Amino acid sequence: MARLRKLMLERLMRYYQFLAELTAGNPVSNVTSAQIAEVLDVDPTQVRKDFRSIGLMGMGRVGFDTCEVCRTIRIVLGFDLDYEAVLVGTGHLGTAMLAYSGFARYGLRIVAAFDSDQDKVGEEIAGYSIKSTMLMKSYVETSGIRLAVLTTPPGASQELTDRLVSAGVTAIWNFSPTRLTVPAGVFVRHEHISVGLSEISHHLKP
Amino acid sequence: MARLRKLMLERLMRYYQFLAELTAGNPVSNVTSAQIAEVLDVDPTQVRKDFRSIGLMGMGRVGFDTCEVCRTIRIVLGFDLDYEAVLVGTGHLGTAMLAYSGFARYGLRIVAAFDSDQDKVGEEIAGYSIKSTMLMKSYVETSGIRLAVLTTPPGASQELTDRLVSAGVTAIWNFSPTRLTVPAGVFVRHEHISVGLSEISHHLKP
DNA sequence: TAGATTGTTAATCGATTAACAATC
DNA sequence: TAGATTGTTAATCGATTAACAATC
Repeated sequence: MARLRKLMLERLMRYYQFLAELTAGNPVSNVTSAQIAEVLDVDPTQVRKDFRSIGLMGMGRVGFDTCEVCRTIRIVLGFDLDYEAVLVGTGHLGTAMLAYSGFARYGLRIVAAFDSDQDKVGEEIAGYSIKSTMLMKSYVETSGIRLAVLTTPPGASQELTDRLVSAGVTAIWNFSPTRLTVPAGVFVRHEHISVGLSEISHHLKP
Repeated sequence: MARLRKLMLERLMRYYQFLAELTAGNPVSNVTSAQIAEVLDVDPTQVRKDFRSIGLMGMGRVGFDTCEVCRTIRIVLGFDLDYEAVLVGTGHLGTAMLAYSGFARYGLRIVAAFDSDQDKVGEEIAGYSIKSTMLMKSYVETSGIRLAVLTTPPGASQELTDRLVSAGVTAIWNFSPTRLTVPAGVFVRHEHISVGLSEISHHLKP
């Protein structure tokens, strides 16, 4: 599968969410590119092109088979697979993420939570017994985990990242407000709320 | 100031963050477009164009005045102004946001926290005494708040949004996993983690 | 001065939109 | 069949990159 562009991944995700909403109450067998385009404020041609590029075929006068679209997007985005992840940093945000049950439907499963604060070790949050980051490396190595969710304070992020990478992690979902340096081959997705903030701030400006 | 494109806002934010990092330890008086471009993985011409478009002038052989760049970006993005916001929904995520001290440097100040759960009302979180959402409308109206941070469970989001909008809110920072319908003129920034998730998921796919 | 860096114009690239014959 | 909707090609639009004279 060629090089799916970032923008398209985002659109696929939006299509998927919309279809999930659409079929939530009553099952809907078909959906047209125009319907999707209208709600998501994109061009109908765009929708058809995106669908075509992941192998979906529509039917003249009918549109697309809703289930088939959902199923295909799930496969392309990898939601049908099960990804195990460790979470590092059990502050407020880390706690929020441990308690959030919505990841499961995207195939993400947090299997362990770590913290450097020895006072927190052993505590229980949302069913997770917090482990010491001293045990992190061996845990990741043994269980072959490749994904880490980073919800640590800025100061600690880089060092923990280094340890995670050396233990075999190849993808980091970074929620700490810090730029991370990683070796080639390791993927970092940095969620900086500041991007949203800049839009809002700019919008509110008199 | 014309119509700054979303992409550029994002880049301005990244420039700003980088410069903040750069000058954190030791003050650096000048910075070149090439330096910024290298670290942020964009084209140097892009940097110069962006700077030019917000009125920044560089100097041949020297580059740009670091302080001036920071100051100008702050003004363009509106960080120098003070925005008051209410937070609605004091679950784990809401709590994390109330406790987060990083918003202040972007000019955002959360002045009150609301929850619909009467058992929570009166509780204290990070110095905020939780108020009932029944008092929300009058509070927003009286204090002239225009921004709301929404960290509510999916089911409640739309109704609370309607109430916020009717009270005069014109911008909503939506962290609930729900699409919101708002009248024209109201700005919604929807932070769907699912976008990041789709990238990570796609990346980890075998 | 010589050389690095800017500002700006032109060229390229890619993404979005329009048009329309083919299809169910 | 008639009409709505697709798939695909062509046209447009905008963003990124390259080139280079002007500048400090």
